[in-house]
Amino acid sequence: MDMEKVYNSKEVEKKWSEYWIENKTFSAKIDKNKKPFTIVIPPANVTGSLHMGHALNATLQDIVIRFKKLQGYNTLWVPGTDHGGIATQNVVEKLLKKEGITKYDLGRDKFLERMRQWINEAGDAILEQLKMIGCGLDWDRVAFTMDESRSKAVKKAFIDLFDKGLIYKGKRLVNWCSRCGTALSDIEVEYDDEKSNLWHIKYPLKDSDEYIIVATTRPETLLGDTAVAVSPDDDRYANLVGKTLKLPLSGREIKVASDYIVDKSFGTGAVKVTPAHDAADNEIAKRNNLETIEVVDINGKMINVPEKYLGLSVEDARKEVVKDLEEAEFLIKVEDYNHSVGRCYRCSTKIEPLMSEQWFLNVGEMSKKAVDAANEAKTVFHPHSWKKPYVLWLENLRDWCISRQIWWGHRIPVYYCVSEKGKRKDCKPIASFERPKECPCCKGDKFVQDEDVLDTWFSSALWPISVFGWGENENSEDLKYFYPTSVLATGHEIIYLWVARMAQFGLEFMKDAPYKDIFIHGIVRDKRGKKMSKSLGNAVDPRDIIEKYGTDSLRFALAQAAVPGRDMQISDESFLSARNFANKIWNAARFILMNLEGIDKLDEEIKPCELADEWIIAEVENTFAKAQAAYDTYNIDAVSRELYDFFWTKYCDWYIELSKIRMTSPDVSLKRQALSILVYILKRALQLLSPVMPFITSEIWQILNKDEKIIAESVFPKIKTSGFAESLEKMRTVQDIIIKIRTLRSEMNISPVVQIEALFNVLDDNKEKTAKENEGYIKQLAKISSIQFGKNIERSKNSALAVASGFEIFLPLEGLIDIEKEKARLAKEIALAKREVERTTAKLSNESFMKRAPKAEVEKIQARLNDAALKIEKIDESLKFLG
RNA sequence: GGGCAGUUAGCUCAGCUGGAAGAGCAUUUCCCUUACAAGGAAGAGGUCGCGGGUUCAAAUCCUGCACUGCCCACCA
Repeated sequence: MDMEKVYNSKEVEKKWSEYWIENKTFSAKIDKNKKPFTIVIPPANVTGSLHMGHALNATLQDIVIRFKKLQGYNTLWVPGTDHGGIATQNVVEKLLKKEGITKYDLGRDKFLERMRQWINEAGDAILEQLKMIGCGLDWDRVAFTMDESRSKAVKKAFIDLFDKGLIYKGKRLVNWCSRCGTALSDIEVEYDDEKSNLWHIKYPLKDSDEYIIVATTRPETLLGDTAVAVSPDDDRYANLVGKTLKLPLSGREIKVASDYIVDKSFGTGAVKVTPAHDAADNEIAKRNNLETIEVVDINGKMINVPEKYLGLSVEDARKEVVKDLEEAEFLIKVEDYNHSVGRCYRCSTKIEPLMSEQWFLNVGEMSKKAVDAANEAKTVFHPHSWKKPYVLWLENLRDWCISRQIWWGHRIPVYYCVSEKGKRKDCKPIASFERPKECPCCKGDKFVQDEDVLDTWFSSALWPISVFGWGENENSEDLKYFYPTSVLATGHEIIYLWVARMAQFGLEFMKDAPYKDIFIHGIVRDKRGKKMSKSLGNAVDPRDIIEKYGTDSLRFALAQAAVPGRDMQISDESFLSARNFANKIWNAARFILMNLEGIDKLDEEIKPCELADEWIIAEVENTFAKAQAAYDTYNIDAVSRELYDFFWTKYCDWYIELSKIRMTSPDVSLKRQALSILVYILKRALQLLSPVMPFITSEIWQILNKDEKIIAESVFPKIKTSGFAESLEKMRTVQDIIIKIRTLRSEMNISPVVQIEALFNVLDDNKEKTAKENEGYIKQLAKISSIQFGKNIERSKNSALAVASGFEIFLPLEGLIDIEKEKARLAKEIALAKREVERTTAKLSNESFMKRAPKAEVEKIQARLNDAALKIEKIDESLKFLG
């Protein structure tokens, strides 16, 4: 088998991503003998294309799925896309604009047709990209939030909630985006600080010279004021409560009300109350039975105001009103003021709170159930710190405005009975899958459907049940087997928008939370810590990274940075380092395969024959345990680091290097012996790495085991403790000797290729045994030609000294040594040892420490002191000897 | 206003059930030692944001404070 010197990701990736799909490696069937492990993908917007955030999210889920599969679970990861409501409609509207038309020119039906057509053309891009990065999704189960089955689920959920009386229609104050032309829910509004002014306006008392000054950021809505409110415990205004004021510019009479929400220390302590255009004012109005006057309509134009302001935009009206107030001497002063302004999360247009007839979902009970599920640890956040904000949000949730005045989406399945002429009758509206045949109250047979569509998040909230066919059969076998899902992986930006609502709907319709674990990962940021976004121009396209470094590198770099709940800064260096790791894996495999040439089939059972064998087996067991524990708690970053360290530092730098002694031995049985361990460890490492780096590991695995199952379908072997733990300590001794010699050589500038002799003055008999048994290791890795062991060995003037634990090591360096340099080096060493003696002595002479510290700790410190003292003694002797 | 997270080597970050400070990248020296120069060996570089406290012992636990970031809030 020929392997290229440098790992070439392109061919390998193409081969495997196609293989997994063609062979349905990740297609899941119900198997009652196996435990299911289920994930539903957060459905990306159909119009989207893969960005780093998706790549991270998908990689993490894929890692978990592949890992669980190796553990023997019947895993299922369901793919799909979201129709994306307003966002998607906006994209198509922009396309139309380029053609010089609007959606109204087309009309609803034609426009929707146009949208579907466009989605057919562009819609699969994101799924194709998920295939590209190797996602082990079940491609037989691709779902779309607006396909037939999902549409049924939406209708079913709506009708159910409607019939339970939880969905109702009403005229309420809502967040209105005049650009998108629709109402939005509370969480679809994003708040931003904006420089503005605080206008202080005089409101005169009726039939009096007295007045109240109010401070406001929205002078134009003054025309819709129906009261001025003050704090109940504000002495300044106590005598004015209940009195009548004359509204400036209009002369309309309004009352002075008192309400607890008013903060007497803010502004003037008096608030103008505009119930139709401010949420807080709306609450005040309810508590005080105030009238509601709408002065801004859904197009952002003034209505119900004196003629001169009628039809003006909010901005123009503000200018006019301020000018007029100033002229009429109502305006007292204008302050600079920063306050936060709500903006549409899809188009950033300023949100206008206004009264509008909308559908609402009463979420009170559902929220309680979701809170309980979190409190009873039926749903668990990773990291845990997200639970609190999640619960707080649910507890303070107001009814959800679920209707949108756009065309793209699930049309609300409510029908109104109308007369022959199309006039709506007084009959009760009917929620139904189909257009009703007959009105139950008037027997009429003519109906019109509600014009609005549902918030796109309504269908997203049903995702974990709708993907299993809940809309068609709420007792489907899939639901019974795969629901609730095992874990939901998502960034924190959609915890409220999506995660919380899935919990509510899952508990409502299935009596069970839709997922057990919630794995919250961070957001990918650029090198400078800025969030990646198209508009900032700092977005890194994962496809470029794949092109440059390979998919496994992309995945490994993301995995390594994925500390639960923390945002990550990622740059080219991260991918480069991951790419180097992939190459390291490739070359380790190449070394082994090279040596396997001409070797007959190795035994399955491994027979460790020497220290390094036992040691690497003990190490792989440790790594396995650590990685498994980290996988189970979604510490993918820890997994990656653990595996990196094991593979590179332990396996490559030590074990493979030591194995070369047997590889180059003329005795083929020795070579076979070492190879069997090399292959065994490589296979274990490949399996552990395969969830993170599926391509390269699949390829090597296949080259290694031509006839076996592919790695993705392999299962972890039951690893029982080998009992080689004591080899770790012995290996440490050997490594210490090797490192000490290498350091000495390096500091004395001895070329790494020159073979030299070594004298070991033994200070510890046990360690002598270990060193003697493994003399070959020391010779091989420290480039030593021969070792002479002994006691009280005299050093020669031409030698350098290293004190390892258990030995004085002399390297006779005839003609190579510079005595002065050696003395300086030893002086430095001795200084270090002296500091150690001071530290440890201080501890040991501390009575409290001796009395209270555990025995093992005291012994440890004592041992350190002994080592250091011995070192000083030996170096001292040496120095004296050198003169 | 409330909540959450962060502050550790030049940079990006681990370590935080308390017992001698770690990795990658960058950097210095040596090495093209046939798996890998996308590599190997060795080194330099840190009073772990600041102040208190608990403890024999604190990067790690508690408590203030500062700064940074994020989220929530009826900031007129």
